[in-house]
Amino acid sequence: MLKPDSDKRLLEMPGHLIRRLHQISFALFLDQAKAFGITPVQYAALVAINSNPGIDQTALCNIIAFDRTTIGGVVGRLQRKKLIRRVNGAHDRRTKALFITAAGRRLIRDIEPAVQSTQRLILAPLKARERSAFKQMLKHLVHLNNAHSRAPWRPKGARLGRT
Amino acid sequence: MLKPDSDKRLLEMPGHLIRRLHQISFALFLDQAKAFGITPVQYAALVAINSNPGIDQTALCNIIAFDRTTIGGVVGRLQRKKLIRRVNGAHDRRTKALFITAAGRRLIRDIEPAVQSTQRLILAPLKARERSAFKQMLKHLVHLNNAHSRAPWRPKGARLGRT
DNA sequence: TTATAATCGTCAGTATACTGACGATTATCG
DNA sequence: CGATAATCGTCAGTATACTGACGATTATAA
Repeated sequence: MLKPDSDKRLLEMPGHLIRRLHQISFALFLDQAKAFGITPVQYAALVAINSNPGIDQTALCNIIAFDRTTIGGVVGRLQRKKLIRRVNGAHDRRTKALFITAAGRRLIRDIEPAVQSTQRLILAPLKARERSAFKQMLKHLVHLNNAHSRAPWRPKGARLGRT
Repeated sequence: MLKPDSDKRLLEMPGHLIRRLHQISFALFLDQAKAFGITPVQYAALVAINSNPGIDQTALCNIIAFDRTTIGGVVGRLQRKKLIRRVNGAHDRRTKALFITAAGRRLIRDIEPAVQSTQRLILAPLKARERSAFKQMLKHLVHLNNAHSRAPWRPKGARLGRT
């Protein structure tokens, strides 16, 4: 015996709403930054490489909370667009060291307004006071649930090990 | 000239945090419901089909805000697991009508505790008062930004058309 | 130092998500 | 009615994300 609209409960579940908000946020970024032909994921990697020249792929994953398997494709695409360089690690021959290029730095500089307007648009439906509360809670949720994702954030010096 | 930690700004951007929260939410669901071998996306589709017997794929997309291209694979997997049936539309031969099976109804019933605990775990880091505020804001953000995703929610009777 | 463990990047396989396009079918308009 | 437009499901192509595994390499322990 089922009510015709018992899926209403589903539509208000945090998990479902978070999925939709993620899709909206991703689409807004692509739209705002469409002149630059880059995804939010690629942008995050590029910024982190810019701030940490010579970083290897796994350390990059720990900073921006990516999966180690996914990052290969992401940096490959950044390399194909000549936004970064990838060279074999000098000290540790297992690693690949990542460096931003001049074109990459230019992109980071030029895309900044689009990145800012994206963040603004995402939270535009909220009032100013709600916005900061929401951002605070988002940060809190992510940090305290960190360990639940396969790609948890890790402090800069941390080594991988059984959690 | 770049500060060594200028990626800190990136890590606090709503877009970045939303991406991470989505990954956490997805992983928590898979973990809580691992005995049932189903994803949050498949669960959402199954619940909506249960509430709307005979619905076609595009109408299903409008309810749960999926992409029309993605839903084919999702319902295909549900069909492979014998949780739904897919039959050619009687009135409109372009469509496929979706029906839940007895096994699908059993799964919805049995998985309920896992679904509830998932929602609880996602918001667990927040205090009770923050939780309801966060849920309220999530709903608000998704509803008002609805049009920005390729897969916007649409009221039950709505037709597709140029937006 | 040598055996063992851990780590790095990657691969194959699966799932979600979107763009742009298509044939088949249905709806609409002149 | 007949021409045109819209819609349905799908396809190929691309991108993100994860599981489990692997060879190569490095770190650790006996």
